[in-house]
Amino acid sequence: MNSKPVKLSDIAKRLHYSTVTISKALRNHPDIAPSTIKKIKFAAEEMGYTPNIIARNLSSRKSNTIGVVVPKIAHFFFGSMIEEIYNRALEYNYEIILTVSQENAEREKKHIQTLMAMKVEGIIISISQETKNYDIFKLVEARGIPIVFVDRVPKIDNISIVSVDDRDGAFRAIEHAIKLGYKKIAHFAGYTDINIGRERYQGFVDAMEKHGLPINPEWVCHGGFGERFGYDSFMKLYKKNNLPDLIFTVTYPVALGVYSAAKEVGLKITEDIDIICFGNAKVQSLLSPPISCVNQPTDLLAKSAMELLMSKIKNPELVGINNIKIPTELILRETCITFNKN
Amino acid sequence: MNSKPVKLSDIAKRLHYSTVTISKALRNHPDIAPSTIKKIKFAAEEMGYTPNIIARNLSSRKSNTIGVVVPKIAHFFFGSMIEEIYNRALEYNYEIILTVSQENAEREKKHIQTLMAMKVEGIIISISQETKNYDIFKLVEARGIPIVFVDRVPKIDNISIVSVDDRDGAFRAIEHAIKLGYKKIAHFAGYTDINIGRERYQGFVDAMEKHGLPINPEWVCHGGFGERFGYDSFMKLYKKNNLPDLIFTVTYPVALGVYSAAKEVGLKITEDIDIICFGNAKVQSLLSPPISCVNQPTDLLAKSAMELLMSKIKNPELVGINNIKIPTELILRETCITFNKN
DNA sequence: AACAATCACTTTAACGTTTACTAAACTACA
DNA sequence: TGTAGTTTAGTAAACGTTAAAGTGATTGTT
Repeated sequence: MNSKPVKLSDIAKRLHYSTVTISKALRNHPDIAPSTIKKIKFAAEEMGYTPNIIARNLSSRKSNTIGVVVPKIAHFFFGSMIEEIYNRALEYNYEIILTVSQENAEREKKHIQTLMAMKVEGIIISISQETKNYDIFKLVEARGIPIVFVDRVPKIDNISIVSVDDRDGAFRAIEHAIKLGYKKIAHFAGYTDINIGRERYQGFVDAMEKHGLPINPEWVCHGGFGERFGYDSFMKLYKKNNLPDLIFTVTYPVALGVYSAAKEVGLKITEDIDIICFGNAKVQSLLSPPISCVNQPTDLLAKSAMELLMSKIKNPELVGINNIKIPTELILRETCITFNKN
Repeated sequence: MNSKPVKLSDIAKRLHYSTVTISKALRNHPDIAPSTIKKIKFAAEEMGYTPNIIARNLSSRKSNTIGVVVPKIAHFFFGSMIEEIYNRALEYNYEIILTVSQENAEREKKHIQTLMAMKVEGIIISISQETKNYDIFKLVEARGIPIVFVDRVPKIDNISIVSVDDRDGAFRAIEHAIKLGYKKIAHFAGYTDINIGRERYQGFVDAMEKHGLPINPEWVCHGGFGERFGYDSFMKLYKKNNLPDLIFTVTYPVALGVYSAAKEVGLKITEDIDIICFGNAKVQSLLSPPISCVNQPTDLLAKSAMELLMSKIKNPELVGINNIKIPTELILRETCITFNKN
């Protein structure tokens, strides 16, 4: 065991060619005669040659690699988006370096630095919920490394963005509820200094204002995008005995938190308190009750992000479309489908 | 924009030191005087130096990187294991290259080759459900690259394995059911040519035999580890009008498939057909009804795998423990907790 | 005072490729 | 038959870093 890897020069020595000829042959370079290519490839295969990608990258000054930064992995939305990014990368013949910020701005920064140090050719990122300083993104741009922001994006001018039409999606969900008869509507909004929080909140406001409904500040909660936040916010309102008729949550995990909390205090979703959320997940239809939501097509998001990034990599000077909005879809299951309060 | 990255020689030129001095200083090499280190680091910071990891890896002959291969990402079990692996990697100061086989043996092989070409220092892998040829794993071993198999492992001698005690876990679930009074028990077993399928099936058999219950071959279904398989298997039995009282599924997604199918044909889980599964997920307690299961502690699995891999990397000659079994835990929620058939 | 050890740096070479340039041999064409 | 072009290969240099070996000055030891 521990057989040293075969390198180009080993093949060269064996076949009495120069190293460069071997290198070219294995890459089907037109410099080399077809018959020679065949011979060399055969020998390479036989000798178990595997290229040293590190050396190749250093020499060729390109890494064939793109970096991805996400806040979470064990989360349906990101999980499926990442999966789709990987699928696309395979088609483009690119490698992916995935990093996870764990919603931590410092980690995020460190990861981006590492990605730059690894000479990734581009970056796809969904920023953490606590990212406030955008200098690092500007540095990436300054270095000439294409970067595409997906879903969660910072507020910077002239950046490439792929996101869902958050405002419109939220608006449609709330308008749907209002038309059912809902008036006392809460919004668990997460953080509004990040676009998804801000836009979804705006959509909520749009709908309420359009229909002349007042917004109760106590019913607009802030704090995060995870279950914890949903659970806590619900409990806070519950303890104050100040529950609305409907809760619109900024993400799917927040809704799960509400489910847990409601279950814990013995309230029935739909009968006692209704809910609708932004974001979908495969298991949602199996929840009790299945939750209605605004669906964000993760595959489309990932696909568009990859395409946009690739076009930026191929022609760096070309700016073109840099703000892609993917439409959402209102999926009605068994929550927020009828209004049956007092 | 597009400012060229600063390199060691740039700093060297500016400070009138040799490149190597700069390199050593930035790595706190004892060769360099503390005052010099300070000066150099200051300049490096000021000039915005970021090391070229590719060059560093090539030169130092180590990549500080470990490769991970999983069948899926958007799956709670793998998602949380991966997340934990990333967390650990951060502690060990290693980078992770994550690849996804999508349950495809060919992709898996390709990914492993890429990882070797990228000179990862070790590999953590959970093999695909269709992997039958193990040559590539032997090649990895032959190359002297430490590899640790997690959860889904091939049948090869003398490999390092971290897994849950599948057989025992399944046994305990089934014995629990039998003690409740269940006799007509089906097992949706996935593929039994892979360990998790084989072992869980064995645990099922153990329990049935211990309690003198016959195993109905029609109730032992094979075919996969995903929702599709659960759905199809259920439907097959349903159409034959040959449903058991309890179904034990090999994974959590298979159970979800059963939920969907049962819901579709209007059967009530628990009342009409009961279920218990191997594998846990955060949302499971919010299912209707919350499903009882055999929990596999993903964090422990990931942690052990990383530790084992690291120890193999640090001392390659040392063999030591190479088959770690993590105990499971039976979590009883609202399925399979009473027997109420005829 | 002589020699060894230590300190703080420098020089040289290498990691395994690829890119850019060069060269020889053959081909085609007028 | 000479020249331009093509085909096929080789040579030299570079990518940015680190490992290993070397150097001169200072310090320590007996």
